[in-house]
Amino acid sequence: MSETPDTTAAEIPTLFDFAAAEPGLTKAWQDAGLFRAQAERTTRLGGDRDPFTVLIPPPNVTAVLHVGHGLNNTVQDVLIRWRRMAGEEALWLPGTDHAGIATQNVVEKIIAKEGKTRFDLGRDAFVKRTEQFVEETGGVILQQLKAIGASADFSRTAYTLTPELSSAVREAFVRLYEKGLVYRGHRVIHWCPRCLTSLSDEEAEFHDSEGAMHHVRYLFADDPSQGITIATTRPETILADVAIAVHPEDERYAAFVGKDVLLPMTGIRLPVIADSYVEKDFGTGALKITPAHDANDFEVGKRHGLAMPVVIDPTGKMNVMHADDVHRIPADLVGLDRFDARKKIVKLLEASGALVKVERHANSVRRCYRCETVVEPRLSDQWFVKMAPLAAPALAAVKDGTIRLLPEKHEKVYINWLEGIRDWNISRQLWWGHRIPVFTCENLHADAYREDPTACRQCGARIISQDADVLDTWFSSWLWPISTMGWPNADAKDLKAFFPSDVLVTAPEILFFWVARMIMAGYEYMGEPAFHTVYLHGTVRDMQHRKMSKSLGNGIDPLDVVERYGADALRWTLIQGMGLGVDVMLDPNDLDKSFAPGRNFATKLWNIGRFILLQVGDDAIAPLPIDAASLRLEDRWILGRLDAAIAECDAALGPARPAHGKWPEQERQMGMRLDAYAEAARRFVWNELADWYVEALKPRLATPGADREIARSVLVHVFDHGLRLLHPIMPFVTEALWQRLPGQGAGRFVAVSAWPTRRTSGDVGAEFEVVREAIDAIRTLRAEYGVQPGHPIKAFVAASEKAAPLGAASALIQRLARCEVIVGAAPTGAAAQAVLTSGLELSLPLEGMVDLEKERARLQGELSNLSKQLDALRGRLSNEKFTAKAPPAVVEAERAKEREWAARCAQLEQKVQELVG
RNA sequence: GGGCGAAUAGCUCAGUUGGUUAGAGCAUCUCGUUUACACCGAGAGGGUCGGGGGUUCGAGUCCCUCUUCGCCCACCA
Repeated sequence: MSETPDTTAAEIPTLFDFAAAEPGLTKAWQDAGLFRAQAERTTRLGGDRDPFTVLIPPPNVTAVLHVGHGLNNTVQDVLIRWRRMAGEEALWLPGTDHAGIATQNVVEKIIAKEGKTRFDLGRDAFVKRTEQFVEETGGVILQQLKAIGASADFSRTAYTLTPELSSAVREAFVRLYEKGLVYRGHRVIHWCPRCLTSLSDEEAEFHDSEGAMHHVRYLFADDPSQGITIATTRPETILADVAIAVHPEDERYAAFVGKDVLLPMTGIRLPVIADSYVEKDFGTGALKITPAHDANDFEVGKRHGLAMPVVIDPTGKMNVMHADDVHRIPADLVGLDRFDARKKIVKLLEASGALVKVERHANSVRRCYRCETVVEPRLSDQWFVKMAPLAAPALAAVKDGTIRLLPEKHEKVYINWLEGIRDWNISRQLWWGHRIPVFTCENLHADAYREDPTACRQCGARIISQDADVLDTWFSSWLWPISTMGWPNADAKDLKAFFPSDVLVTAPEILFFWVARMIMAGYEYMGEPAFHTVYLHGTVRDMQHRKMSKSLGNGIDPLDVVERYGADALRWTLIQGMGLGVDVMLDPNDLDKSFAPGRNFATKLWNIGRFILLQVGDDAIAPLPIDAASLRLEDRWILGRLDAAIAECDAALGPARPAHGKWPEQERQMGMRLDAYAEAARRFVWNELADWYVEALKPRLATPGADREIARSVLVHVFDHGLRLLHPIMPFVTEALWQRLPGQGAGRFVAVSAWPTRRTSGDVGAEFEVVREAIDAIRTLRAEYGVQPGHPIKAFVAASEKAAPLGAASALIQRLARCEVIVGAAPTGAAAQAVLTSGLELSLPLEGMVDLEKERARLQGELSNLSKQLDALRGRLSNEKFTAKAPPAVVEAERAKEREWAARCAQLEQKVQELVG
């Protein structure tokens, strides 16, 4: 990048050497500091640039890049590059998440190979070991992001466990604690017996499973000849039963309420109680109550003041937690795993005759989202956040259009979740994470402290302990939009300049885990929306529509794709295949199918550039605008097409933000159509600029003179702007080409060039469209009749204003269609015809070259088709309701169409007659 | 159990408030190396828009229903 490259053919190969070019471009961008955002330049700090902020969904610090990251980050990069070029102060803030459970699990696995558990190491040593692991392996993914072109501001790289972010987490906790929104709750929570921690509702994911419903008969204490049959899917919890419940209005059982039954196996006496929670119509209508091992039973137990014995220990084995409960577990079951115990208990029940029957039963079982172990409902003390007050503004923001979710369908899911919000269990019995800042003194006063205390705030006594638990990893993630910018320091420059942020790009899977909670945190701590747009993209799947995953072995390594096809190809494929919220299908067994089109497009771009550089040379270029009179047909046309492309790209991408704080109803679903943007830009550069304009220009470029200069100017202008339009998607090849354009060079970057805007002249160069149609029509006829490529033909067209462009472009038509067009001469004799829909009649005498009978049949077919269409059209037009009710513009368009089709039918009929005669 | 979404060409998908003869890429077939590009160019074939019903002058688009698939939520043991 240090010198202006020479533009000799020898030095421009026909393929873009992406492997050689990409690392250099990445380095050049970074060295030039193009992606470093400056708070002072934003309008919020008195500058003249609107800030545009995107926060990366922080990947786990130990993650390696997979294609899902590739998709997520490519979208963010496209947006950020687009707004940067639009002259805004664009900040893409990167970083990683310490990922509590996930990272702890990884390190536990590593030390397990040494035959150790975390308890063997002890808390401090384990945390140190994990820190060391993160230091060695962490952050790799951010380096990998550079390889796919990510234009993030790496000078601001954040990590949820830095001292700064940790203090933000602590401040956030203490504030909620002081407001009474954090509380200690004693209740049944989801417990992972493998990770040995509690989980939030969101972290305990439902999985469908084929279970068994066991019907078990409990006999009455006073009359063992009778009993009540209950149904359960978890027979092992029978040992912790404290009651049988029936519905108060269930006549079948009314007489039994108040009696005692005997628990099978242990013979413990249980009362029969009435509670309206029980559903009469489900199962047997009688329900065993196990308060310590089921969240609903816990509520029933509380209402009835029942005991809450525990029979399953934290590791999922049958063990009591309290000496009083020892008699609850038969000796030969003690210490058994819960699932082994289940089998054994079923046998015991069967042997004793208590097992009435076993039915297959499909149900959903919750599993740990990190290790898929079946979670165990467990009675314990945990810290909770009271969510209703936090949810209210987050709900209102989406309902009133302050924040929009794309695609729209997710708004309903979001609203539904928030309206039924439940309190958030934020304590985890882990060691890796932010330790809960609650301290207890000798006098057992517990309180939350911003700084580690030396004495009790209430009584001055010595502090004896800190809460052993750490916070849910998402308790730091939900602060990401503010903690990364310096909160709680209200004067932090970044916080002032870049918060609220703009667009959040992520997968729908973490809508509740993360997105909804960030919105809540934005309002709770800043009183503002964290962002105005949530873009929820699809999932990358294979051809069987399976999610790509390591375990299935159907993944695609983005870095492998970068190596084989280039980063631009990877990005192109991801973006052009990405409808709003639609999954992206890629074939892991045929990378070519997925990524060759992107590489091919990069090559095409490269060769357009190669041609232009070779033809145009290094001499100075006169900038536009150019006197309209000097422009030729194709010049005016391509400039018009550029304007159209700019308009389409802008419409597909924007608006970048709501104009007045809230999204107006008509704008709520607008923009963010990245696939439409990609297609509009591709079509302009390939199908218009390369296929037509460049072809039209070749002779002009070869002929020195004033017109060559015009051609050079327009050509460089439209290519330059085409590159700009494509740069956000394909940053590397566009940058490599753009820097070589005349007038650019070292120190100039398309990455920070101005996003194209439309010219003001309304001229779209419509005359050239007539030429294109003529060439298309002639080519079609040539192909249809197999006229030899070298065989010259002639066409005649009656002189008219409309035919004038054909005369002006006769050389072009001659070159591209191999056809001499003669304006003004009347066709004579029997001639096969190409008739243009634009109303021009172009006569091509094909006698001697084609089969006239075949031509007659072709015309006959066309005539018959068109007649049918015309009849239908006339039927519509003669319908009074249509003419009365349809908009006048539509009616007028239909009338014009009718005239045109009628004329063409007449022409066709005449030609058919001629050929018959 | 509740809610939401999808079904358009062989494949993956567009199709903006209903309004020309429903589009793109890939794949297929034919032709072509004209001095940027064969990772290219020219041309062609291919869809009763899942089935049925309705509203309307007009439906791929709106409504109902059925079928199939998918996602989210859920305290029926």
